[in-house]
Amino acid sequence: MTERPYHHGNLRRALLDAAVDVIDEKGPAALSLRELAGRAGVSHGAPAHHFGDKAGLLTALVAEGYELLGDEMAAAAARGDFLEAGLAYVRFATGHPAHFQVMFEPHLYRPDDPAVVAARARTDAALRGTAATVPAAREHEAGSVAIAGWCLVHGLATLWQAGNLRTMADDPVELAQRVAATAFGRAASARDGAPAPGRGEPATGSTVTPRR
Amino acid sequence: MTERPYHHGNLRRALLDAAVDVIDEKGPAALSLRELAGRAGVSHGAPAHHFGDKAGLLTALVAEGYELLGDEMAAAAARGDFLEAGLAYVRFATGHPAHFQVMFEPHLYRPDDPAVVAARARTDAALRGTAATVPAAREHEAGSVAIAGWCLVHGLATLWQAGNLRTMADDPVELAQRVAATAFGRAASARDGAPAPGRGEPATGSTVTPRR
DNA sequence: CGCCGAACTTGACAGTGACAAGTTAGCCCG
DNA sequence: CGGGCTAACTTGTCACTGTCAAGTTCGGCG
Repeated sequence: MTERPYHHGNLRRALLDAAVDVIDEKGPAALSLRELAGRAGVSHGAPAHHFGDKAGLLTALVAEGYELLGDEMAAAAARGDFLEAGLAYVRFATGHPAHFQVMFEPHLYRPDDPAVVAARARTDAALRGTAATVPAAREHEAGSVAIAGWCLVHGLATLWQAGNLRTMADDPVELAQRVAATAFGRAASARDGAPAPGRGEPATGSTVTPRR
Repeated sequence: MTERPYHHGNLRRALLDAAVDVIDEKGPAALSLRELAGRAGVSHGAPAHHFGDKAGLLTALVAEGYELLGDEMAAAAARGDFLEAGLAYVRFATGHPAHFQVMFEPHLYRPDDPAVVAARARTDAALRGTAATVPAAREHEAGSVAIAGWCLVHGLATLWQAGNLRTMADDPVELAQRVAATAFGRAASARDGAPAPGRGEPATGSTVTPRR
């Protein structure tokens, strides 16, 4: 029975949080500004005041996502480990699936938004910084190592979210460690305890078949 | 001009083609059944007869996508080269961006559809088949090599489509060669006197055209 | 010729994004 | 204390969308 005041107080944040919930449940395509307004307890026109339009709301969400990712990547870069940065990437993707999903669908928001561009540049710098530390960067150019690592963890995170890797492992971060060890060899396995899984895996059925 | 008959004749195909065009232009979120009907010159209710609902249309599109991908992967598998299969994957993703994009957004369609499941299983078999040919499969488990390669090319294709790699190269397939060489090292090149990966000429080359 | 069913049309309804105009209330300045 | 300025939110409306139900056309088979 709490009387809701005319001014919500923190509607902007409430709408972003509600958007994350809805996207987690039903994907970005099913997002509705009116439903967000309803969840926040305000009228259907309220979101427009804070974000302009739907793309504006998603743009804010993406900027927030790049800032969160930049934080985790920067922390990993401070530890100076390229593998650790890649695992942080996977950890972000699985921990913030709604942000991650929208971030890589440029049609849904405005990629040229200043806040988005700035946050993305910061994340990019963290990635490139750690890439230079990997031994293989001597043979190949460091930029190529950064791209390769990015592709690997991004592909893993994306496939995991799409449900194509659920049969391969319980934890995506653990899977990322195995995959990184396979691709980059010992260069990436900083402290891998059990690298050779032997013949335990059945590998008979289809790896991509969703369970029913 | 030409009087359109009451029966379109090939409406199902026309709608799928129109869907590909719209998704290429504006992304899957902006897809409208009514617009597709308009492009095909039929009434707004016609699509429902062939696909049931929007998810049904996208399900058909995804099944078609997995069949196309399966064809290219199988051809690469016949050539027996793991690298070639990965390049075929990238070539498909960039050559059929609409199919590829929808295929990995399960919220948009019905992943349990029998046609989708069957086509996906076929693609998966081709991937696993070629993975066993790579020398590194001796050290690591063959399945792990397949997953690592899949993540790498999938991440590259996804990032390319999102526009995050456009500054790195002109051609995504060429970039894929460089990245594969960096990640898998000499292991990725075919065992026989294959030239240094990343500098060799693109093996097939001509089917990269994204335009129809 | 009759008619049956597939292919398509027509009409309706609820939900959605966007816009315009009105209303409330926090807050600063006098 | 109080007048008013402005951000925050409401209300109403319009075009568009997906989906359903019912009607219409037409090819082909008996």
